[in-house]
Amino acid sequence: MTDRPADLDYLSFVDYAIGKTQAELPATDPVAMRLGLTLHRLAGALVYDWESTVHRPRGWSWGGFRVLFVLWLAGPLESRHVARLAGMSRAAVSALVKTLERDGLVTRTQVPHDRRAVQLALTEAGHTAVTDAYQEHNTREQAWAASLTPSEQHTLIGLLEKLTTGPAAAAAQRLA
Amino acid sequence: MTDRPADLDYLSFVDYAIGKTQAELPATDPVAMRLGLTLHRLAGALVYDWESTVHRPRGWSWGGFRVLFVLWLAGPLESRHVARLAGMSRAAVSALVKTLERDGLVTRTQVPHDRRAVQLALTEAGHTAVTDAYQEHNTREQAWAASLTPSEQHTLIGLLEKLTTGPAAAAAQRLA
DNA sequence: CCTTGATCGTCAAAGGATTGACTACTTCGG
DNA sequence: CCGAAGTAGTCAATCCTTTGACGATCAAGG
Repeated sequence: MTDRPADLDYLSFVDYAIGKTQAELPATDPVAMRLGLTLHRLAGALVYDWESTVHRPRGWSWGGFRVLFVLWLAGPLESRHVARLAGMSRAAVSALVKTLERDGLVTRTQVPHDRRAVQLALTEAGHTAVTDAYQEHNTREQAWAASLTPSEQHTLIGLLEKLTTGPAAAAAQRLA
Repeated sequence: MTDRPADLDYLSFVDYAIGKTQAELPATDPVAMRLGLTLHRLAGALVYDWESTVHRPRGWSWGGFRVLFVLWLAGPLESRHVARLAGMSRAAVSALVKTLERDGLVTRTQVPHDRRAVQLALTEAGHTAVTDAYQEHNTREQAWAASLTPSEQHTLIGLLEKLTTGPAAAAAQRLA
């Protein structure tokens, strides 16, 4: 607590914030607070790293990559399924696909038995591009994961999945 | 792998995606891949929960709350320090504060020895509002954390902080 | 002193993403 | 067979945030 607030960096800010909150709002749970702050911060740093080193240089937005990634792995899909799996709105998919189609990475075709639906699929060029991009994306993921031992990595994944499948997550169904 | 892609939900998509990627790109690290996917997904669900249950109902954006939160805990601060601690650009702080000042939650004053700088501080109303909001925000954090035992919570925080302070994080210094 | 370089906050432009409305289509009950 | 209700994708409007540029200001060296 000897730091003046202006001198704090983000990590010491978390400690400082938890201390002050305990003093002012004793009803808060400092462990849950630290969990929320740290998790949010780490995820932001991860996405920023992916976006700035892998995807922006290829002219893709983070959302654009997510669409390509889902189509790459889950094969040709109707637009609404892409939205669900990528965690975005149907309107966002619609807008992103407009660009991806113009760039020759994705095709839009009619589905046989439902004239409302649109089937999205990667083109050959799209497949090649996303394969190459994910290769590099995963290299960055490995660089992050390397801070932990294999055993720690396993433990961390287990805990994150436990949170993801817990009751709080079920109550907050994001864009589903 | 018996599921057809269209039937996948997000969790089974992760399993499916990892299996397919291993087949197509053997050089990928499946553990790092699962870590990245799960961490990103969980953080998105968390922020969505906070924003939709606590902050949007109060008329605040997620960014607006982050500015108030930093000012609440780190006292009066110059604009650039708020940007750094809240993890956003100086321009974003400038824009958000315009609204917060109009709503009577934040004041902008000159700092004595530097006529360029602007000191930001919470008003009485701002202090009350953010205290009340964070109370509820932390209640949501507690609901999430309750999926884990205290020991698991401690372990998870330790692993997240290890990632946050590791070399990969140092290389990707987000917005400053 | 004064000039060069850096820093502060703001603005304009651009891109992303959400919500809500709308049209087209499908489905289901009577 | 028909009408009501629900669903798919798109568009318009709105908001948020980043980048790059700018004028104002500060700091340091000659």
